[in-house]
Parts: sequence; structure tokens; C-alpha cells
Amino acid sequence: MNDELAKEREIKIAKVERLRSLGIRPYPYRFERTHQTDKVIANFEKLSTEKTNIRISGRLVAKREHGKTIFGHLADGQGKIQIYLRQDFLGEKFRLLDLLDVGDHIGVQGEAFKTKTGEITILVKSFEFLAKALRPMPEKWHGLKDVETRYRSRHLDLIANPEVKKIFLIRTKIINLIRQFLNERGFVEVETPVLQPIYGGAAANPFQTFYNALDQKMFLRISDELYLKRLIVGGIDKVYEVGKDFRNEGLDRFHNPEFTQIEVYEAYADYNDVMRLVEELFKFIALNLFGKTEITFKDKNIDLGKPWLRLKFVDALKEKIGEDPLAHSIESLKKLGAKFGVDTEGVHSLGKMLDKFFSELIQKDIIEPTFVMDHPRITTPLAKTHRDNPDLVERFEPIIGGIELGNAFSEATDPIEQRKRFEEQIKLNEEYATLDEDFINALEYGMPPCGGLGLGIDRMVMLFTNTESIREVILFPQLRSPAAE
RNA sequence: GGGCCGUUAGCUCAGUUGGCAGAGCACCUGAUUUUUAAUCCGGUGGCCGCAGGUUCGAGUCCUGCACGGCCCA
Repeated sequence: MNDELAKEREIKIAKVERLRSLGIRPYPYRFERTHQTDKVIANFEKLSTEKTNIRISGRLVAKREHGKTIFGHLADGQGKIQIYLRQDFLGEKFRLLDLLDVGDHIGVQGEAFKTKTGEITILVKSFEFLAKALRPMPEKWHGLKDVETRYRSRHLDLIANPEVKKIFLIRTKIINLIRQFLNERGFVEVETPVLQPIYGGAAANPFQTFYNALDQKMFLRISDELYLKRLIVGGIDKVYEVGKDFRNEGLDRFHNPEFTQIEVYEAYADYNDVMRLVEELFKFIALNLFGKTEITFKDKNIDLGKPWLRLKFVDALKEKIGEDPLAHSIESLKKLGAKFGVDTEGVHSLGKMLDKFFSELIQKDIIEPTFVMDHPRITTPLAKTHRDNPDLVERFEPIIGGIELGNAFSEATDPIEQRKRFEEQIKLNEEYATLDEDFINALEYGMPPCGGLGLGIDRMVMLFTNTESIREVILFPQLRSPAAE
């Protein structure tokens, strides 16, 4: 800490001590509030004509001293409101305000009135210190802009930038709406293990850990899929889970190593039913957030009220490259990649290769709500083989604004085929392919036809808040630890 | 992993062909009983990200590293 900051801190600590010496607690236990700022403003007419006694608390975010009066603003969880402190009302206690700084929490008691400029204000009759801050707040006008500091010290970001808080409130609202939507349709929310002896349900590098009591290697889940399907076998036939998944992979605008996913499984349904569910869900969220189905994302207007476009994976790719992608080997795809500017460096499996072609050549240009569907079988071991084409699976990915929002299938339910499909993945050298015997065993007890869906909550929040980086919708995004000093 | 950009006071930012380290906010002192980015007087505050190099002299030029951002993969 440098001299100036240390000095400022010393001064504030001295004020804390001064308060204590006067018999005042600088960090007391509670404050009885009668209102929050938004309620005072909303009910001003009634509160002012009835001269209601108002007790309100918050952080002092501005202090304007005029000798024997002080104006300030108090910010609480709902907004902010002006306070007006006068020596003739506060008497001796007015001098204590020398010990009050911007950044401190106080509680005040008084009445609401309007100043001559028309601002709703609390005329303070008494006040209490609730917490003294020892460090200076970010700049009052420009706020806190440095993105690194914003992510590393989110508390400061939230104090200084109200629009940031708004994004996270919308995030919570979206998650609540998803739950409401599914609960109303009879889905049951469950919790399954985050700590798993064998990972599965996706193609991703897992985080590993070790459980001492069992003397056993464990993984943080990359997906909830295989556990939720066990519940479908067990008869919880409309089920979902909201939770964190962990993937030990790169970190960029669309990826955080821990991210929030919802997975939904509905027995006796197929992927066509799931598409309708997704259409209804997005419409439901938009209507409840904004009162309309149109949203703006990256300067584009997107209407979530219409049926989504259906785009077949292989057809789209065929049109783009002029030949059937399924007729190619991994080697010939590499050559084709060079021709179309698809970088295939480090891609060792056919499934990943096809995914890569699609995401680079087609996905980024999909702006309208679209279901990319019927992927090559090889890409997706947990989806049912397509009823009309054995080379494809019944799968779709919802895409809006170039962002892949999730993944859904008619779930594979045939235990014999499921085993073969897992083995096929392992043989094809698909990275991180596993064979979960216990899961296959569960399937052998009979899993009904089932539609399944996973949605990336963080990316959905990006869409609905028109935000371009996943770090803006995750409170504490992963960053590299700064060098030790 | 590669390319480009950024890192200067607690915060927001300037900093000229390489020549004394700057402003606003915040903080401290004083004035001020309807201000609201309050105003006015006077002050304090720097490991210029880190480590090397070039130079009489480096915030500035060069190299490496760290962290971050964007793009590419």
C-alpha cells in the first residue's frame, strides 16, 4: 500500500477511534428500517402529507457540505435518495458529521420532503453510524472502468456501476423464470453429484481431484446428463437440474471453466417436443423480462415470438463446401479445411473436425433464432440415431446471434446400442471419451423414450442483457492469479 | 498457442523530437443553512506493471517477463 492510501486509511481509523471514545459504536449490530429508497420515492405524496417517520439506511455516496447544513445521497439495495442534514435540527450531534465520510454506511430517521429543485429528500432528524469505510470509494463520476479491477474486485464494481448490478439482477430473474416455467409444466428440480468417480455426458477435459476417505480419484462434473437419465429410468419422468459444470479448457469471451447449465429431461418426448419447449421458454423469458418478444442483441433486433428456423447440419455444410462432409475422412477434411480457411491444427477426431467446420463456416452467421439439427452420428454418442438416416442423430443446438446456447437430443435409450456408441467414440480416438458401466447398467433396466436439453445459462444471460462477454454475467469470473509479491 | 493493444496518484485520464511527473475526482485545512459532478481559498499524495538494455539523461526507445483486453486459432 502506498503512502497516500495508507495515510487516508489512518485518518479514517482515527475517526473510528474518535467515535469509540465518544461512546459511539462505529460497527453496530442492527438498524430498524421502515423503508427502502425506492419505496420512499414511489410513495412520496402519501409519506410527505402524512409526515410519516421514515427510517432508512445505506451507503453515503455523496456529501456536500455547506457549513451548517449538509446534503448527501444514500444508496441502498434498491436505489438512492438525497438526505438533508441541518445543524438546527441535529444540534450537538451535527458535529459528529465531521467523522462521516463518503463510503460509510449510516442509518437516518426523518421525514420526506421536496427541495426547491423538486428532488425527493429525507430531512434528517437523527442519524446513526452503521459501518465506517476505511478505503476510498471509486471515482464518483466516471465510476470504476478498469475491467481487471472490476472482475477482481466485484464489490467495487457493484458499488460504482449500477448497470452492472442490474445485469446480475436480471441473471437471477432469468434463472427464476426458467424454474417457474418448468415447475408450471410439472418438471421436478433435483440435485445430482458435482463430485463424480467417472465423468461423462459431454466431450470435455475434466478437473480432477482426490477423495482421501475413499482413497479414490474423483472428477468435477462436466455435465449432469448421466445422473439425470438414471432418474428417468427411476421414474422421475420430467426432471431438471440447475447447476455448475466444470471444464478444464480455454477461457475466453464465451467460456469460463465453471459455468452454469440447466439440463432438462422429459420421458416419452423426442427432440421435436424439446424444440417446442425451447421456443416457449425463450418467449416466456422475454415476455416476463421486457413485456415483449423482441430483444436487441449486438444492434440486431431478434424476435423470440416466432417459430425458430430449422437448419440441418449436414445440408448447411454441404451447401457451404460444395460436397458431402460425411463422405470425407479426417485427412481429407484437413485438406478441405485449408481450402476454406478452417484451422484444423490439433484436431484429432472426426467428430471434433465436423464440429469445427460447422462453427467456423456457418454458426457465426446465424443471427435469427435457429435450431441446427441432425448432426453426424459420430459427433454425439448420447443421442438416438436419426429415425430416417443411420448416419445422423436426432440432435439440435439452439443458436442466436452466433452464440451456441445449448444442446438437445432424442436421448439414446437402447442399452446395447449405447454401449456400442461409447465404444465407437473410444475407438475413434475421441478425446475424453469414457464408458460409464454403471450408467449402461441403469439403461438396461429400461429407459423410456426421452427428450433431453442442456442450456448454458451464462450465455442466455448474455443474450438477454445484450452483453458481449461471459465475464460480464458471471460475478466472479476466473482470472489468472496475479504474481506473488 | 499466435498477433495487436493496454498497464502513469485510491479512481478517471493527459504526458510533445528522450530533458524537473501532470489534471480532475477523492483526501487534508479554512469559508459556506436548498445543494446535487455544489462552489471558493490553500495543501498532501508517484516502484510511471516488473526486470534488463541503449543513452550524459528513459514514463517516453529496445528486449524479456507478468497481468488484462480484443482478434485469430
